[in-house]
Amino acid sequence: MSTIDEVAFLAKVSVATVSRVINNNTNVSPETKERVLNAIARLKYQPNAMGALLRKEHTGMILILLHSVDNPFFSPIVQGIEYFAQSNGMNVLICTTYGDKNRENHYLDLLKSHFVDGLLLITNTLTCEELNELNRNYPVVQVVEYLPDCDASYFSIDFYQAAFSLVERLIEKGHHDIAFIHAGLADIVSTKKKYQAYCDALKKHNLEPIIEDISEHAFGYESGRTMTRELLKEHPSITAFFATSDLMACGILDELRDQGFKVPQDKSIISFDNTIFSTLVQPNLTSVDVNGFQLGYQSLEYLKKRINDKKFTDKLEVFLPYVIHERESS
Amino acid sequence: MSTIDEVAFLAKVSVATVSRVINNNTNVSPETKERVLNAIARLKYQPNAMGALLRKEHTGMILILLHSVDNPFFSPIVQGIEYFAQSNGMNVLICTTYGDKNRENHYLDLLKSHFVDGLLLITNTLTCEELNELNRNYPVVQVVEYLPDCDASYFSIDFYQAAFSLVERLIEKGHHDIAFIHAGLADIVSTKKKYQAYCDALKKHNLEPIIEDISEHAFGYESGRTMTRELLKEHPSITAFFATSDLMACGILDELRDQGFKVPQDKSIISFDNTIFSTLVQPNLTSVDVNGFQLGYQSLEYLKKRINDKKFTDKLEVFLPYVIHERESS
DNA sequence: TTGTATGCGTTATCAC
DNA sequence: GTGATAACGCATACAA
Repeated sequence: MSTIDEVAFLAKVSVATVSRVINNNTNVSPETKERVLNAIARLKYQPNAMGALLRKEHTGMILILLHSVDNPFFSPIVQGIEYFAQSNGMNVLICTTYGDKNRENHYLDLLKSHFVDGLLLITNTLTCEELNELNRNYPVVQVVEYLPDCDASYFSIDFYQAAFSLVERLIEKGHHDIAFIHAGLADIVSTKKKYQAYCDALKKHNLEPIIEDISEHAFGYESGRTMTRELLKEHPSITAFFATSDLMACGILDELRDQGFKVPQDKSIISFDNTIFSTLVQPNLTSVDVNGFQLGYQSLEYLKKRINDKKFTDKLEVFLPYVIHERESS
Repeated sequence: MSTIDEVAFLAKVSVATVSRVINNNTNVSPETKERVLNAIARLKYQPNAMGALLRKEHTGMILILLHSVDNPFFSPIVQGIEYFAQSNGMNVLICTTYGDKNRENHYLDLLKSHFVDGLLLITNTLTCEELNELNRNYPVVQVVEYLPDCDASYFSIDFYQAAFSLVERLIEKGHHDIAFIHAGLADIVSTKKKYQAYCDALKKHNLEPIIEDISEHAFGYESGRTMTRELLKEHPSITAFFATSDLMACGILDELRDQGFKVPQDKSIISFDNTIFSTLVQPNLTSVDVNGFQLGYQSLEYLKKRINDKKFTDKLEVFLPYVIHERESS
């Protein structure tokens, strides 16, 4: 592990000149540059990041906080972020919290200790106060999910509008008994908005909501199955299911199949996320695509502005367009 | 952004004492500790990571290089790594290369510049020489996929044995015409071993391999569909498909369904990875579970040893046990 | 165009 | 138990 001094010594120049060569600074004669480059190669010199970063204002590292990497829904978002990062010489640190506040705090220390320049919050367990405090001192952007009355900016889609039009389409097709199947974490904004839209759409057409309290159920596929089973017991008249995620819709589908129902002949299903799951199962699922790539891309684009300009702290509330993919399940 | 000096000044102690308090060093009287803690709280002081890291030998950061995060196969591996990291005060940097050598090199600079202490290679586009060079200078471990004749250690499973017994089970059930459906990247060791085992098992029973050259096909679901279509055209007698991944098996399944075949009555399918896909489709897929969590966990455990002891450079070639999940598809 | 010298924020080795 | 002070490796303002 050689240092800049050794390179300088070998190239018979000062460390300043070596530094200039490393950082592609002008004002270095071709000959000296050549000598320095040779010395660097000879010594297999690699600049130590910590030394350089200590002198610089930013590290070029961004922190992404999300629940886990095993949800395909996150993957386009992360790709969008990475694409922007890649194009702008930034590095992305993906950290998973699994909903654990300890892990979250641990990673937030990376932000507070200036190991990373900014934070992209895809999922979080922070309270509004905590987030405000964070947002006051560091560049922070919420992606997809957000705390509505918080000071931190966010990039998301209009879940309410998407859900409302989804439910109205079902109603137009003649469905009256529409069940709402949601994830256990019912306090996230996307689920709230979807539920609100679901209720409002039904109300507009004088219909009654059918939901199930699922405080005990797990998130995801199994949850979809269980809730479907419970709901059908009490409400056999249900003809359509509104799932808040693809994976839950898969659970609904399998449960319906097991009970001998055909989709969409007997029951319809609509869902959100438009992940690979929605086209992997038969029948393919009607699902809302949130355009995660753009969401991720623009989030980092905005975060970068905040990083580079401390004065730029306007709260942004951005809703990007979504796309409803109508498929066989409805 | 306050520094250690300001804290020292406010607490009327030296920076050394503040440092001692921060690092839970002994030899600090309760009273001074109290004063320092108060000053830290008052100033909302956060130690700057770069300053500290410049003095320390390690950063506690580990780099994971993988193709992309959207493959559920990687998720237990990453979880295993993170679990060990979490328990050992390490941080994990997940970086995705999308098979792009530029991106890979970019991230490898994090290793070379000592931003991270070690490297976990889940997928890579390195040549054996490049990997050897890397392994000579930095702690590196390959996970799941590996370059067989390279100096770098790896943790994987015995793909050959798993594939062999999988194919033999098919043969025992009376299948003679068994097709091999593989990913486009046929030069990765797992695919090679699977193919070799497939051929050897058939040979042992005097059967002929049926494969398709897929240099042009995409990786994944669509690839499975296309190859199945092509193969069935030429070899309608095929009764079983060996897929090298779950996602491809899904493609096979859908193509067979579209052609009016029933699984497993008309055709059988076996596959690898045992991701969520294998139980999401109907019928559920017979699949090999590689125990990614353990693979990830033990990889980092070993990497940590290498990081802490520069002399410890023995090449390890570890094959962990796998589990074959026999399900409805075969 | 190049070199000197200083500082970035922290830790650790000495003294006391 | 505490305080000076010298590193750590690099970038840069200022001189030359």
